[in-house]
Amino acid sequence: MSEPVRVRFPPSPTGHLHVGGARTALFNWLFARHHRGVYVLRIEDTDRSRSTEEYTQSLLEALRWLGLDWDEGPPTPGYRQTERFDIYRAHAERLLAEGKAYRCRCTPETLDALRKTAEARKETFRYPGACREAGVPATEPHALRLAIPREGLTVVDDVNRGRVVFSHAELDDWILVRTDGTPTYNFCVVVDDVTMKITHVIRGSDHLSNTPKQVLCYQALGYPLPVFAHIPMILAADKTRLSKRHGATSTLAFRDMGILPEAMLNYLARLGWSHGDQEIFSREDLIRHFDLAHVGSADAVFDLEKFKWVNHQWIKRLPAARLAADLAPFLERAGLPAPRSLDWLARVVDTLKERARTLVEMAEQAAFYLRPPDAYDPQSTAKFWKEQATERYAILIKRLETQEAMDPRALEDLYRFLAADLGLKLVDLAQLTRIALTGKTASPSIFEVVSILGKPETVARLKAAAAVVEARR
RNA sequence: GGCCCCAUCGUCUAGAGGCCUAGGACACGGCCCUCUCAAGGCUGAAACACGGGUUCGAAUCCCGUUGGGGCCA
Repeated sequence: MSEPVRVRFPPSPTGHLHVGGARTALFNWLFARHHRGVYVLRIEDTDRSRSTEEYTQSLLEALRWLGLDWDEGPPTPGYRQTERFDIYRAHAERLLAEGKAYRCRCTPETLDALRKTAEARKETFRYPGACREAGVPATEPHALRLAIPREGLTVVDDVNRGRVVFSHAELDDWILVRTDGTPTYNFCVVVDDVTMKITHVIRGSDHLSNTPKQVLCYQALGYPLPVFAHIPMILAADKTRLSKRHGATSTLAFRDMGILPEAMLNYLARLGWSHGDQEIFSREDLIRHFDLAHVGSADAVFDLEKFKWVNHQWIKRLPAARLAADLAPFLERAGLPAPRSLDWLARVVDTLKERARTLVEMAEQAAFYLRPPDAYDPQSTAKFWKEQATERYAILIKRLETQEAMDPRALEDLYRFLAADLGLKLVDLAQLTRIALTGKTASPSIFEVVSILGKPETVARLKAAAAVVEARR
C-alpha cells in the first residue's frame, strides 16, 4: 500500500492570484483529488515588506471562487511561514550542530567585490567558502550557509523532465539563514515541505533550477525526497512572461470580465495538459482524467479568444437559473433596472446563451429586455422605416392587442399569417418589430423577445416606434 | 555571461519508430440552415525549426545548430 498523496500550493501574498498561480493550484488540486490525497494551502509570507493581509484574503477569495478547496491551511494556525520561524530555526541549528551548515561572516560588500572580480575574469561567481574553512565564532554576526559537497553531481528526477543533472561545480554553499536571522526562500520551502510531509512537489518550471539546491538540503537534513514535477509556464502572445501589460492576469479580474469558474478551470487545465481530442471538461471530468503523464513540457501561450470560446461553451451548458443568478450583479453594475424576477431573468438568459461569450456581453445584450431602447440604430431604420412603416406598425399593434396566446409558437404563426396576408416576407415584419423592441436589427428570435416582454410592453414599444416614424415624416 | 529546460498549423494540442498523404480545437475564409444576430452542420487554407546520424522505416531515438524560456546574480 503506497503512502497517501500530499501536495501543496504555496502562494506569496504579494499580489493577486495570477493565472499561472491558479493553474499551479489547479494541477496540484486535481492531482490530490484524483489520488484521493491531501491538498495543503500554505502562505509564503516571509517577505514581510511585500506581503499584505489584503492580498492573502484576495488569494483565498480567488481559490474559493474556483472551488479549489484545501484540506489543510488557513485559517488553521501554522500554515503561514511567519508563524513557523521557530521550526526553521530549529532545523538550522540542527544542521549547524551536525556540521552540515556553517557560519559565514562575509558582508554583502565583500561578496560584491568578489563577484565583480569574477565577472571581470568572465568566471561564474561561486562563494569561495573561506568561512567554511576558517570557522566563525557564534558571537560574531553571521549568516548560515549549507556546506554542499565540493565535487560530484546532484540529479533531479523530474516526472516531466526526466533526469536533470547539475554539477556541484555550479552550485554554491547557499545561504540558509541571513545575518539578520531571517530564513531564505529555498530553506523555508524545504523545511515546510518536509515537515508537512509533502510527497509530490508540482510547481512551475521556473523552479527547476532551484531544485538541486533544495535536494542537497533534503539530504543534509536526512529526509527522503518528494517526487518533483515541473510543469510548463504560461506565456503571453509575445512569448514573454505573462504580466499586467498583457492585460488581465489576475484570476479575480477574469471573474469580473464575466468568466465562469467552470470555464477558468477548463481552460487552465487544457493549457499544458490534454486528454485526447476532448476540449470541454467538467470539474469531475478533470478529476477523473487528470494525470501528470499527459502534462506537456513546452510553455503555453495564453489565448483570450479560446478562453472566451470555452467560457461560451459553459454558458451554453449551464442551467439558465444558475446563469441568471450569476448575471444579476453584472446587470446591476451596468446600471440597468432590476429584472422582474429571477425566473423571468432565466427566460431572458435562455435566449442569450447562444450569443454571449461572457457575462459582461450577456448583460449588454440583455439591456433591451430591462428598458426600452433609448435610440433606434440609424442603419436599421434607414433600411426598414420606409413609406409603409407607419401602416405596418398600426397593423401589428392592432393584431397584437387582440392576441391571446403569447407563446413563441403562436406568435410566429400570427406573424406568418399576417405576412402572407399582406403579401410580405416574414423578415419585413420581424425586423420592424425588432427595431421597435430592441432598437436594432440583431437580437434573439423576435417571437421569444415578444413573449418574454409580454403584450403591454411590446405594444407600448411598437407605439413608441410608430410615433417616431410619424414624427420623421 | 554561466548553468538548466523547451521546440508539431498564428495559438492550445493529438502523436510514446511503421496506424501520419500528421488528427482535433480556437481564430480566419467559403457554403448550408435561417425572422436578424448568433448557435449549428459541411468545407477550405494552415505545422513536424534546421542539419547530421541510428534504423528496412523517424514528427517520434541520438548529436549539433538556431530560436525561445527559466534560474543565478
